[in-house]
Amino acid sequence: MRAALKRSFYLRPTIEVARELLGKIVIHGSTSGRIVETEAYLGTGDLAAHAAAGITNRNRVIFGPPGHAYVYFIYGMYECLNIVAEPEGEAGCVLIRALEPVDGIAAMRKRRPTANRDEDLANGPGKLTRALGITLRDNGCDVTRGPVVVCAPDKEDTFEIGISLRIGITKSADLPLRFFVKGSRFVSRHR
DNA sequence: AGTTCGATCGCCT
DNA sequence: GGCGATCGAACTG
Repeated sequence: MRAALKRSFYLRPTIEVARELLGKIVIHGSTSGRIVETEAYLGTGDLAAHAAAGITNRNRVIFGPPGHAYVYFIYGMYECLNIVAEPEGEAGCVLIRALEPVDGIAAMRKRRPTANRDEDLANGPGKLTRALGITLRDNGCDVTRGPVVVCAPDKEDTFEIGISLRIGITKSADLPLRFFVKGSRFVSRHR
């Protein structure tokens, strides 16, 4: 059994958490994957962030204590997973954009029959929630406890971090807040 | 390989 | 009523 990252890991500036989450493991049930791509979404001033307009019923988890999952529904059919950073009362979260499958690859294939190659199972925010079976029911979940858990890898590895603009947004689109494991074939876009 | 477009629905104005 | 932190299929060249 892997040990979950402590809450203090998330009690930091969002950008720092976004970078540090690379290489960590997301677990849900029998499936897990290594985080290879993240995006930081800040509070006030970041017009692309759901938190930009203040607290609403949908986004209130972002303003809560760090180390919780913010899961939202988008485009009528996809769920996206974020991990909340910053102290309680302040907004900031990290969108998990791509995973390198680790455990339960057979189960992931079953949930994502359109993926032909392993690198297509979880190389996008909507794909990885589907692959791991993460849904709106996991919104607000404490990722230091579960059912969605984030852990350190069994074996620390080193890699270079790539930085780029965030993907798929129109507002505040000029900020370099996307981080990825350089050279990984499991990222959603190769630059 | 790159671009366009339809699916599908909760959220917020 | 319009739009979106997407995906995959159908186009084009």
